[in-house]
Amino acid sequence: MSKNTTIQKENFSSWYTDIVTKAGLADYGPVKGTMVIMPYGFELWDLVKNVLDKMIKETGHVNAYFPIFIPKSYLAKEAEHIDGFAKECAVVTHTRLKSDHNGDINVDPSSRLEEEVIVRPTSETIIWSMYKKWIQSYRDLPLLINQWANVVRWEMRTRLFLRTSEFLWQEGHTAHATAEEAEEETLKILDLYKCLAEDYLAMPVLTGLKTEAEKFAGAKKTYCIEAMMGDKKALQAGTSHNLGQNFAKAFGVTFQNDKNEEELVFATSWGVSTRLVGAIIMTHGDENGLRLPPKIAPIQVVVVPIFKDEDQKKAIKSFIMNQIQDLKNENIRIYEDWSDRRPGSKFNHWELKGVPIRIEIGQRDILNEELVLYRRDKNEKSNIKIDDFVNIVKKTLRDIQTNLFLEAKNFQVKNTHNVKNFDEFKTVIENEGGFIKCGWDGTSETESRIKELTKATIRVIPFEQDIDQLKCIYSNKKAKYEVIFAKAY
RNA sequence: CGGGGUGUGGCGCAGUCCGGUUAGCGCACCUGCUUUGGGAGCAGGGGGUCGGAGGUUCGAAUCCUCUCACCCCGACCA
Repeated sequence: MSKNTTIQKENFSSWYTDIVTKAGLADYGPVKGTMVIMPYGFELWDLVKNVLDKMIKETGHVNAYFPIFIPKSYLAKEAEHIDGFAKECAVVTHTRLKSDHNGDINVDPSSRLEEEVIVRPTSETIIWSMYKKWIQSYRDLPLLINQWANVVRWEMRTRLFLRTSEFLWQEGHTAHATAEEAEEETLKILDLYKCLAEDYLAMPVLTGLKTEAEKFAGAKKTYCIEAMMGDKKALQAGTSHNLGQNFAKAFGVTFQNDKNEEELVFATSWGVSTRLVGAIIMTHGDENGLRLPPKIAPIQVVVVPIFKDEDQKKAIKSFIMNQIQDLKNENIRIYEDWSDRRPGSKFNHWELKGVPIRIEIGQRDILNEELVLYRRDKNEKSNIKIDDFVNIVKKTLRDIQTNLFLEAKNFQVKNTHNVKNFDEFKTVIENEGGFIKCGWDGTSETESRIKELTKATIRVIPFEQDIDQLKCIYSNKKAKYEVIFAKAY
């Protein structure tokens, strides 16, 4: 247990904030709702980013960069889109400051912009305004572009990584000649996201469709990956949208097909954000702090030498030197902590930071030709022979990766409930939390009524559907879908 | 925007009701010595004008007025 850190079981959200700041992932910025991503947190994001960037490129996409400033009028071109984002836009109205006689700095009224500019909350509009220029013929399609960028959504209530006024993400925007192709793209990306979440972040996700109420503003369909956090609440961890021809219509993006006919382009967009860092923390963290999956841990192995004087320090160095080099040659991210703090303090420090493996070496171990290996996922120590060091470390890193996933998966399964009726639904949501899998009649009335009564929302309509005998949990009518309800972040 | 709360060294707090020595404590920080296999001990040391403005008073962190900021709960959301 880290000193002065909130107990996870007692207050999950306060535990979360404690861990984020104490582990050196992020800090609050001076403007409400902003955050500074600190070096350790940024390295973590960078590793996630690199994995996904590679996947995106391997599937034929290329990166580009579009401006952060968008003409206000662009946002209004797609009706649903503006409805969804109008309430949270930062707007640039002036371009100059000036200081008065008292030395106060004020906006210079004479610098008012004729056409105000908004700071992008997402880039569909500016990108489609450009696509109009770039797309003429079916030979220009598909157009598969991704960008890594910051976006701004002026949120009322913010939390580090999970919801901040400005955040980092990737947003893909593709243009296709046919509806089928766009749908295929949307699902392909969803699959990448699932792979990223499960194989790298060790975070099991449910995949499927969002309801009309939950889908992206301006999309025809929104698919998502949805995960369960340590407090059993749901977190939307990534979305992939089939935009149909909505944006092509709004921006007049047409192409000539091979029969010389003019057609509207089909679009997709998709994104994951720094929210994933929050997801990692809340999926795996325990009372001692973070537990990072090895594949994306900034430090995979930390070496803590235990010495009384300079001679012992030297002895440890020469004892372990070659092995450390071997691990570095294998591209394992290793850090040696030679600072003069006491060992116990270092143990706690690196546990808080979630480093998957810690190696302890003292005189005792040198004599026995051994090392102590501690694995963060199970909080267990074992003695290993120095000769086996490299192999065991590599194997243990793989084990930890697998084990973290399985632990999270078991947790998700164990906390996914079936309920017989709406009374039981309410009881479970209120007392136990977690996911509820049940029938829904498909009406937005039922959906919003359940939300009012329980605060639970439909997180996802899973791909696998079994509705033969299924009744709607609320209306008791024949179910149209089997869905997952939960309280969400 | 509605309800609740908090502003005192870097962080966490006490002191405020009932005004009165030099504003105190824990953590962190610095120096030295002893320590080092689960958050070390001792000694010494640096750092705050009490969110801001105005007022009452011989005297204000404390009382009064105004103001600002932030946090929590609700409506909105990746």
